[in-house]
Parts: sequence; C-alpha cells; structure tokens
Amino acid sequence: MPETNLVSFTAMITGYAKIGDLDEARMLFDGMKERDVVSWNVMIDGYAQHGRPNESLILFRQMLKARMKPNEATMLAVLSACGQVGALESGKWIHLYLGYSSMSINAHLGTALIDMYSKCGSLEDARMVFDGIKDKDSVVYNAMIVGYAIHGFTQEALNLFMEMSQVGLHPTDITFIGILSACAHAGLVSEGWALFNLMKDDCGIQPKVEHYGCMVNLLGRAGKLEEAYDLVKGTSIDTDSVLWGTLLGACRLHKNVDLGEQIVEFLHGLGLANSGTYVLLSNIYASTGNWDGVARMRAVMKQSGVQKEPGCSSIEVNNKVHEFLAGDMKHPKSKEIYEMLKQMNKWLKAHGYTSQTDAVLHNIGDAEKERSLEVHIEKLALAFGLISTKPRTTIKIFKNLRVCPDCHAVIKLISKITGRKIVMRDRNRFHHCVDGLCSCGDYW
DNA sequence: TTAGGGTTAG
Repeated sequence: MPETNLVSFTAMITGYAKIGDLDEARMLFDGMKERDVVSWNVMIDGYAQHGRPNESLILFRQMLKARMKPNEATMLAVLSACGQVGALESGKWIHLYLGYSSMSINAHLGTALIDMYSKCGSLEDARMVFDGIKDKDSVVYNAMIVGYAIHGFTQEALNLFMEMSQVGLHPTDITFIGILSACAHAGLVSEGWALFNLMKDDCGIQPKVEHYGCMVNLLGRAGKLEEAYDLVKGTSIDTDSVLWGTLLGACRLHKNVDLGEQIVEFLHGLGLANSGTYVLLSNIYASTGNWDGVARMRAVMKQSGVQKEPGCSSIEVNNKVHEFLAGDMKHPKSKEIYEMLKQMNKWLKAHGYTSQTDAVLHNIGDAEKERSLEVHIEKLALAFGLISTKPRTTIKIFKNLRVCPDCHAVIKLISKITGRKIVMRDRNRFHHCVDGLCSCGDYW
C-alpha cells in the first residue's frame, strides 16, 4: 500500500534527522517515490535544527518548485533557518507569503517571526510582530526579550520582563536567561544578582548551568573575577566545565594570569582539564605577550588534538547569502574584493588608524600581524558589502565566532568614513555601528 | 511522521 510506505519512510527520515544523521535521512528522502507535506517538513526542519540552515532554505525552495503547499510547520522551520543565517530578505518574503496564505499569525508563527527578525538585525520589525500578536504567552515574551538582549537594549528587555507579570504571565527559565544576558551586555552586576535571587527565591526556578553561565559571564566581564570564581566553585552542576571556560575567558579579558593558572591547576588536579582548558590558558598567556607560555600550551594542545571551529562571515546581497572563510580567494568577485580591501586600508591609514596587533594570538612579527589582520573574514565580507550595495544603505554582516577587537575598530571607523550604518551579528550579540560609534559601547 | 523562545567557551 503506497500510503503506508509514505508514512513509514517519513518515520524513518524523522528518526535519522532526530539523531542528526541528515545525510542518511536525505538519501531516504531522495529515494521516495511520493512525498507529502510532512516528509518535506521533516527534512527541512532536520537541516534547520542541526546547524545546516542554508540547506534547509534550499530544500524549501525546491518544495515550492515541486508545487507542494507548505503549512505552519514548514514556516516555523524555515523562519528558524532564516534567523540562523541572517537571511532577512528571505524572512521578509516568508512573512509576506503568510499574509497571502490562509495561515494566521498565531503565537507560534509570531514567535518564529520575532526570532527571525531580531536575529536578522531588524528589531523594529520584531517589535511590530510582537505588538500584533493577540494571544501573547510567555514564549512570545521570551523571544522578544532575547531579541532586545542580543541587540544590547537592556532596559527594554527589563521593561518587558516587568510587563509580563503585570499581564499575569509567569517568567520561565528562558526568560531569566534573556534578562541575565541583557544585564551581562550592560555590565549591570547588582541588578543581575537581584534577578538571579528573585528567580530562585520568588519564582521557584532552580538555576541551571545556563543561568550560572550568565552570572559568571556577567561578573567576569565586569572584572569581578574572584566573585565569579567563588560562584563556580560553589556549584556542582557544571557537567562539562563550561563555567570554567567562561571564567578563563574573563581572565584573558582582564589579563589575569595568576587566577588563570590557579584555575587550570585546580582543574588538572581534579582531572577536569581538557584540550579547551589549554586553549584558554594559551590565550591568556598570549594576551600578556608571554610567548613561552603559549608555546608550552601549544605543545599540550597538539597532544590532545584540539579542534577549533573555523571562522566564517557572511552577508546577504540580493537574496543570496555569501560566505567567506579565512584567507578565502574563492569568491567570483575575489579580485574586486581585494581591491576594495586595499582601498579600505588606505582610508584607515589616512584616518590615523593603527591596527590592534594584540588581537593576534600568535608570536609573529608586528608587520606580519598587521597582514594577518588585514584579511580577517569580517573585513572581506565588509569589502564585498561595500562594492555590492548602494551608497548610504545599511550593510549587515554575520560572523559565527566573536568579532575580534581589531575588526570591531575597523568596522566602526569605516562606518564613519563611508557614512554607512554597519550592523554586525557575532557569536554573542549585535553591533550597530554608526558614525564611528558602536551600540555595544565597546563592552562585549 | 513535522510544529514557536536558549546562555557560556574556543
């Protein structure tokens, strides 16, 4: 019976997609003689949920070409994919499509739209969707609060949090992740502690490792390293030592070698030090120019085989997302991009810019450091943005890791020189650069 | 057989 075949195939695809074996799922999907909307959805959502949002969007376009009508589940999956890659134009198209279809924007779709718009850098659109949702629940509020948080609108996030209780909605554990990370971006230490205690004592929400992560990050960035250290020592729920990693990151930021070494020794004694621990200690050494220390850590790292996620920057131009990888020469417009890069460096020099060579964590000469900074992928994406968009328009760039301080400074200055607004999303948050200044206030 | 929100680290 063909129908049974369709459902059982889809069930198998679901199984493979759930465990993240998308290639196996895709083989089954491609082999199906007939597909219904659910089989498409399972595959599209599988990509979206497992870090392959671009493939999710490509498959969605194929679905439309095959004249298969998407339903609400399809839209939820593709909106999430748009948010992940920062595909604002595609996201807007989907929003329009929803208007023409029979689907009404309920709390589920509304949440997905808010999430998409805020991750694509358009907080105004996110807020408009939020205001238009009639049956708002806690999840809708959470999406908007997190949106404000990643854009550095701390006060707005806190206002919405207060509004939630006024309208009779209870905050969830994710609400607190949102507002605590908002506090971290603004350095609001006492407010953060107050909210953390409110969550435990008044709302009866047991803090999870994620909440401790927010607190350690908040305290660590604000320079309260000992306070953060005590907090981590006092908790036993850190199963994969992320909190220690956060704390070591803060030691690097504040160039605190002593505490960094102390922590690594402590972890080593407990058998908790892993390859990531040594990467972080190596970075702490590098931040103070202790190249012997760096060399020692590199040797340890080599033995334990550290893997670092490769950096990638992207930009959406004319509905297409262009990706840049380190030292990338593969882009068809490579020549023009490098020409623009040269031009940018001339502008920067003329404005008295000196590159921040301490952003380079290797022991190489200063001239070489300058050269290695010049081709950082954020700058390649920015150069491409400058040559392929109209003057005065906003440029949006996305990076999968944190932006380095040198690129941050360059992007700020280029915004001033070209009179362009440049919006950048990195691992942690959004940076809105206008006329030489950034919304993060250089605190990130 | 699908279905909204998630911090921290390299």
